[in-house]
Amino acid sequence: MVKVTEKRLITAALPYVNNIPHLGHIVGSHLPGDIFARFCRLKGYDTLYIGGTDEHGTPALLEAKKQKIPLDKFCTTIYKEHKKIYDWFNISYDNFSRTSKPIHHELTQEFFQKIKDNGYIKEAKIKQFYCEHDKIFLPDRFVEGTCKSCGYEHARGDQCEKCTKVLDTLTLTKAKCTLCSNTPEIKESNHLFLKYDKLSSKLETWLKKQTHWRHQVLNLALAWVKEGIKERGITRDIENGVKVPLEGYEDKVFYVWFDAPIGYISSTKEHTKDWESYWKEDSKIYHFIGKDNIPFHSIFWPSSLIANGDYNLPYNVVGLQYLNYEGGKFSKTHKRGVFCENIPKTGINPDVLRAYLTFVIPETDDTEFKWSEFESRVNSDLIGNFGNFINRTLTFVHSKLNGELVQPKDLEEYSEFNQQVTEKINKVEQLLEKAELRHAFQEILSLSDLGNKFFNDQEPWVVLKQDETKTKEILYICVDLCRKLAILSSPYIPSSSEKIFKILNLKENPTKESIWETSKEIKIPNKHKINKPEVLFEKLTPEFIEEFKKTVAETSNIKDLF
RNA sequence: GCCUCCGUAGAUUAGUUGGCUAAAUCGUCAGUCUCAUAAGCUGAAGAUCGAGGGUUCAAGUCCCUCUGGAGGCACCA
Repeated sequence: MVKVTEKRLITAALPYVNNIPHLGHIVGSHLPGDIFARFCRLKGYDTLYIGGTDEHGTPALLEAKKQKIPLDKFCTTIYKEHKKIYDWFNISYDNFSRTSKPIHHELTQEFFQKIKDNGYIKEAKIKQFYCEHDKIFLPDRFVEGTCKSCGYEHARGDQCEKCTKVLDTLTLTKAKCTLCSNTPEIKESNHLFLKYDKLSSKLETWLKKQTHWRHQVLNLALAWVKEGIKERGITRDIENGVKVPLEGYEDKVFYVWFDAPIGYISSTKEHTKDWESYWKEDSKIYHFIGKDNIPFHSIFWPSSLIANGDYNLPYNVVGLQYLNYEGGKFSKTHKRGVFCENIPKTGINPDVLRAYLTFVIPETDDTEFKWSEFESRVNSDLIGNFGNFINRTLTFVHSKLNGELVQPKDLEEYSEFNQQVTEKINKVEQLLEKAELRHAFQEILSLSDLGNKFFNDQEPWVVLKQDETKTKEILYICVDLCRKLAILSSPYIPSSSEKIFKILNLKENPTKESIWETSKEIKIPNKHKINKPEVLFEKLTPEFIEEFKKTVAETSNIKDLF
């Protein structure tokens, strides 16, 4: 019988190119996606982790104009900045693409054509403000005017912040373009709409089956469906985007939110010839996204997919909340936060940051980055507990036992301990399968806690005085736990995990596919000899944190990049 | 204005379909070992589970009101 490996396609939200990521962006999709993808590879699933930049839409266009730079050059520079940051964090994207690539444009057009052939597209005229001076149709938030109901003069777009009334932008009087302050005119043009009304019952049926999603995500999606989803425009009158392959639409492009998620597919297609097996055959698709993206990934994207009919729907939409900063929001203008582009300069070990960020992955609620917590979590949990267990074990073996181990003749003697370890490992696995990454990491740390207790109870430093072989047996058990810990923790702290394997003098790579199962066995060979240990993580001193804080509060303005 | 989610020890969180003295980690305090990055181990203090009311033999867990926070209310990325 041929064993069929389960396929898993994992995606992180496509970052938009009008800013440089801060820690909130990392912890809100790239890192959790990465941890999950790395775990899936270890488990032996046929895994792909896909991402890329979203380069379409009005904001990027305007930003490029403002900087007086050609759009493609602008996007390329920002793309490179993003890529550099994700690489530094060791985000293991199998492919990190761009929605500006031809492969994406072609695929989007094909994708659309199929939806049209299936009868889910209709055409209608809509009225919009057009700015003669800037030569663009203005999205609502670029229009300011007087609110009809309360007379507030600076009402923006579709909602008046004074009387909080939702309003039709076109009812604003004394409308002004927020870019140039000129008065825009109302123009009418044709647009394409996806017939959501026709799709919503199918969508609802599908959503109701997704009981394994987080409640917040599912409830939000169902609330939208309940309110009734109307037709939604999928085209725009701007120049930055995928051209609409239809007569009369030569000057229009697809709305960014229509083409962006198709970027997940095109990025897969760019990466492998076998792309269709991840999208059309038996596979599980996971989208890791921030909460602002939930409606798009749970409503509009699945609707597009249903309308198209060729592709799998997401298996899970993992919606994450936000990371705040010391009691407030991240703010570039107030220099409040941790911005990514200068982090490499601080010399911090990426794994240390990954580990702390894992503690604050906003899985169920908004969380907070706090400097005091950063220090104590790293120093006591990661280093004092986890790092120290590895270090005390390896140092002991190296300096007191000449690096040598002896497999216990009678493993029964340690069966109680080994059983506890195995239970923990199974628990970690269950949590990771559910993408409960933060909880799983805590269990991994409690496993090193178990190791520390074992070490203490066995008192190898006392045993050594009478029985060297017995000591080598005790340490054999400890070293094997180090090996297990390296495997389990490798999704979180991949470089450190590899370092542990090197010191353990093991040939395999703990980030290797299918190695997970070996964490459940006792695997160190008899008479194995380990290498000279070195410290995995440096402790964080108050001085280092002060310096770090200063460096990462700085973030360049987009214009400084050109 | 309407709707959804959240509010558990100083901090961060666990708490399955309501059921025994509400768990854990960090921090604090005390004791202790010494192989280890002054790390480890043991123990203690610390929560009327946001406030009030209700249903029930029994509620952190269900219902209502209030309060504080997060988000949605569609062409906004």
